[in-house]
Amino acid sequence: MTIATPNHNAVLLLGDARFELAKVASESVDLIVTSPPYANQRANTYGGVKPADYAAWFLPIAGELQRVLKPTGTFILNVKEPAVNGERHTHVIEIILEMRKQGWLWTEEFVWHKKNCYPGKWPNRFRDAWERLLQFNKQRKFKMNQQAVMVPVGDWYDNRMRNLSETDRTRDESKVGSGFGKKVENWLGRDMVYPTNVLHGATECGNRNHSAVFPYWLPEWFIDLFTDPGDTVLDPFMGSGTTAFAALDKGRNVIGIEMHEPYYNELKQRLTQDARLAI
Amino acid sequence: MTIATPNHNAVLLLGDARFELAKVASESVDLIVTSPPYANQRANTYGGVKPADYAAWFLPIAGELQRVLKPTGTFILNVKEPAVNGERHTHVIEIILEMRKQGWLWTEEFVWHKKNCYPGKWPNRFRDAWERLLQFNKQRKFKMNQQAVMVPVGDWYDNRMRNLSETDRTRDESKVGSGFGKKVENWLGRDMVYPTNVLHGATECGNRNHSAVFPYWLPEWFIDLFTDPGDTVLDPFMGSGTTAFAALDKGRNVIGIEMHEPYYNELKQRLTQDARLAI
DNA sequence: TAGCAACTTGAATCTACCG
DNA sequence: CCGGTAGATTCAAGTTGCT
Repeated sequence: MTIATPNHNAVLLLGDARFELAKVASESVDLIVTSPPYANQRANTYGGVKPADYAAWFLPIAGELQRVLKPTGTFILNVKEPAVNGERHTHVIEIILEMRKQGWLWTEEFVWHKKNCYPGKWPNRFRDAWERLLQFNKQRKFKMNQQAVMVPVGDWYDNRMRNLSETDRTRDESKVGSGFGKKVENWLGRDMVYPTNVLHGATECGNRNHSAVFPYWLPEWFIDLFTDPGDTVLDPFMGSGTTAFAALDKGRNVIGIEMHEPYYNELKQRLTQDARLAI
Repeated sequence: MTIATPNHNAVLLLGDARFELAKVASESVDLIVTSPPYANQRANTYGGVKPADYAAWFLPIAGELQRVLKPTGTFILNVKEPAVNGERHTHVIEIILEMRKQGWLWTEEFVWHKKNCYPGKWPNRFRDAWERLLQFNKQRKFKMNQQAVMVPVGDWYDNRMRNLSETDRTRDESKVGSGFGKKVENWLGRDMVYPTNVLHGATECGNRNHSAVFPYWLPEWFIDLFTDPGDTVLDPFMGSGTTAFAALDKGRNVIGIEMHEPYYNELKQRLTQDARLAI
């Protein structure tokens, strides 16, 4: 199903990502952001791929994703391995190694620190408060709009910049160090800095019908960072459609795949009715 | 060299961990906390193992560590892979897979969020603000004193790490004798909760002679969690000795190995003179 | 003794250049 | 073309010293 507007359009595909991806043109996608059904999770709705089978299930999909991604595009994979028999399962790190054999570059691993992680107590482990956000690329050079996600500078700025000391201007000459002082004067008037590879944010626990815990700000952040308006964003496991709505809000085109028919129908309904599409 | 006191003792070994570990009795260690020289780092003092050679260098040591650890003991490995040719290097995740073949259980992966990470700007990457704290065990059942690291409800947890800086600790010790215990007492009326597997804290950057990147609160936290007083803590890569001092402060015995002779000599000096040993 | 202000340094990583 | 090194870039702590 396609929903078109003057500024952007959404393509929704009902079915298994493994097969539906064949309908997507090669090198047509600028960004893939997805949170696949975790191993052993969501067994009710997705049939719960077992941890031992996870890599074999995911790798053919990763191959298709590589085909549809533009050379300058980026693939963000949100995943976390469960604890099985007292151990963290190794299927995620095995996927990294196998995807590199497919030709992917493992560019970076962001950490999502979940500030309101799931409660619970176990004798041999604490609550799991982080997930991986694996970044893969096809080339070393890819599109990245760093200034789009800058954040306010920390408190150190106020103290440091109030009075520029003499050593701030001469640090580079007097010391062998990093030379930060040489450029401190350039900081006058700056109030934004670049973020790090650790993202802090809560999960959205208020979602009514969906078990998807992908918070809106997460795909939004990567869409700002890795795409321009008019680019195309793909989510092969849409779930509640968080990535799709974030992309449309940002004026990007969307391709979304969902195999669970009730989810698909509700997404179609919401997208059609959504005021943002202004059909 | 051995320094003995009524309550605890420290054994310092000068040499390469690969060979010095042979002098340590089998199943004699309750906790291993260490931060080995990272690939391509500290080339001046440690010879700078290349990323591609890192696994081959580390795995024999991991085998020895498995021998000396008690069945109920824990091994905490602090490590982070560098970016090489635009990619995160895979040697760390390969080590996880290889250590499992040695018989280790990969129980958990903690994240250390470094709040004051190294500055810098690059076209394809943000600043690296986290490191891995890999937990390995020999058995599914191991010693874990969860209540020893409980924290009050609320955001005091973040401040706790800040309060454990060197000056704050010595200030408290001079007044009370056990500054940390005193602090905890102040919060006894409040509700306490267990922490998560994400640790927040800065690196210690003000140190004069040593680039002690291992902040004191980090080994201290794991010593509280995984050992009792009188237990033995091993650090095969002592460096500035942070783990050793934290263990002695906590009334644990220490076995430490250091191959860089100037570091070893200074450590011996500091341990002998340290007031905490009361020789 | 609390608070402010100056000062210092860090497991980084990219590109360019040289042999 | 491969390997090594130098130069450029950039935050957010902790630490010290003074009022």
